[in-house]
Amino acid sequence: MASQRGEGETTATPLEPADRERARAIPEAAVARLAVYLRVLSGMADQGVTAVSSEELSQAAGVNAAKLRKDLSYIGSYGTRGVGYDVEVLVSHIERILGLTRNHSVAVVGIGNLGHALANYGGFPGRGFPVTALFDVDPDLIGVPVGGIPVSHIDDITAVCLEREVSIGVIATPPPAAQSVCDRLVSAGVQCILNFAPVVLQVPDNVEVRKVDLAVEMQILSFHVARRADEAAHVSVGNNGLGVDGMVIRP
Amino acid sequence: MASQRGEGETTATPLEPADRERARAIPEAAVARLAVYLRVLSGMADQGVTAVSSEELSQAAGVNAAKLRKDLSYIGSYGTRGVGYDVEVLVSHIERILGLTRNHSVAVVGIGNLGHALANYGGFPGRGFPVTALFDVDPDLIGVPVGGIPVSHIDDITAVCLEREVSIGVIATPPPAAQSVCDRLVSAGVQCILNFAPVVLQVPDNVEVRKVDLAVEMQILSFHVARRADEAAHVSVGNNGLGVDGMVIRP
DNA sequence: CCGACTTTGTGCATGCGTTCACAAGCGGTA
DNA sequence: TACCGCTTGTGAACGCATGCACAAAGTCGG
Repeated sequence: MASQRGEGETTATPLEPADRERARAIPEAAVARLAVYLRVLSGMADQGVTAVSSEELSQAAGVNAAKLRKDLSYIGSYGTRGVGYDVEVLVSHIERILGLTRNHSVAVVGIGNLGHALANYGGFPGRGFPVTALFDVDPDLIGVPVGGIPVSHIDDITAVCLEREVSIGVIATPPPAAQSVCDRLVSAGVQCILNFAPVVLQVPDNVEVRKVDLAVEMQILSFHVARRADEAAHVSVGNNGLGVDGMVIRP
Repeated sequence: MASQRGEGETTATPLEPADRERARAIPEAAVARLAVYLRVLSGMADQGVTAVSSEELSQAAGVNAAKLRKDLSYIGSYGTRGVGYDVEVLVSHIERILGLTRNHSVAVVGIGNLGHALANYGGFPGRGFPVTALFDVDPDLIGVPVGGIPVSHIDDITAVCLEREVSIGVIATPPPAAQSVCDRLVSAGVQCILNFAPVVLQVPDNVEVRKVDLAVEMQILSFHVARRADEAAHVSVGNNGLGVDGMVIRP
């Protein structure tokens, strides 16, 4: 990856003007898929695969081949017609577009069950996201190392975040604390937040929030269960008047 | 799946024919938002609020008011013009559409850090999703109760899932095990899967999978960090020739 | 060197989701 | 009862994303 342009290059790779325009134009949905392609490609590279066609890659990523090619075209033309894509080349270009050539220091707030799990994830999946700070309010936790990092008190959040240049904050607190934690992160200069608390966060425009909401996910699945069950019931009604699990459906 | 529950139904509410057609037509994106509205409404109900306008609710849920009204219109017309919506009425209708009047037994596979966190979540956020089975391969874990449920061996997955009428399977295993676990869940009749493993699962058409992918979420945030930083650099170039963190940008 | 075959990259059409804007409907008031 | 102000519900326009289908461009065999 990466790219030693200039002289004192460390981690960050500046984008060429052409890339910059492209990055602006990439649809959000495509960005999410690029991350998936990247993982699949990394797996392939580990197994010694050097070239791949859009057809193969799309199957492995679980998407339409045309969609995959369009997604890749957003970041440039790095394939060879008649052949396919070079795995390494693709990996490095996706990493560059996703900003993975730069390190993103992560802070986890709320060291409960979930916070523990996150802190122990070990440098976070797909490295490049070192967890450098942990916060909680529980006095018994302060100073205790979790996953190698000692827990700081939440009141120190601003100082610690600034000092360790935290660029991504992860909220894993109970719901009532989430908004207040969020506000503190924002005032500490954190502009990207991953929220696990089942709360709709209010943030200024310049802050990006993504939420992972278990309750919502479960309820979406529940919706599909219900829909399926109901369709089945609808079909079976007229046969025996009974739904899928013996439930009586009114005529 | 499923089956033999007797006659006198306990929890499930069958949908009226009109509702059934509606349920089919609700866009996936709207379903996700309905779950959010439900949570906000529940919170309001707990605080004694009995009526709410689309404007208030949409603000609390962080969406456009028009979108909220359209989302609600998918499930029927339960508002009063000139007044707003009755909180309780709305709650019960959303619950019905999302299938929350029925209980969804949940199985968690992979009792590592994340699995522990999930099992201890305590009946899962927004009750209605009792965790009734836990699975792992580690002999030291088998039989040990986590969050009140003893861990079963993964080889017993089919029998246990059938017996406990599991309708939602949660995969929290290491990546290499995920597909195999998924296959076993499917053959045990589980039709809805929530996947935390960073793997693209291959499933038959009749199975619904939702994935929660931390790496992808982080990378999407990373993309935004990079885009922001790059825009900032682009602006500052021409001023002092330096990017955001003192990085040299070529002229 | 040429022609056949393969696979990319993309213009275009289609469909879905979001947003706007307004008529319809309801409660309150005189 | 008739009017007025407020809020819902929704038709219609718009914009984004997906999928199709094909020309462009490359490789490989002869």
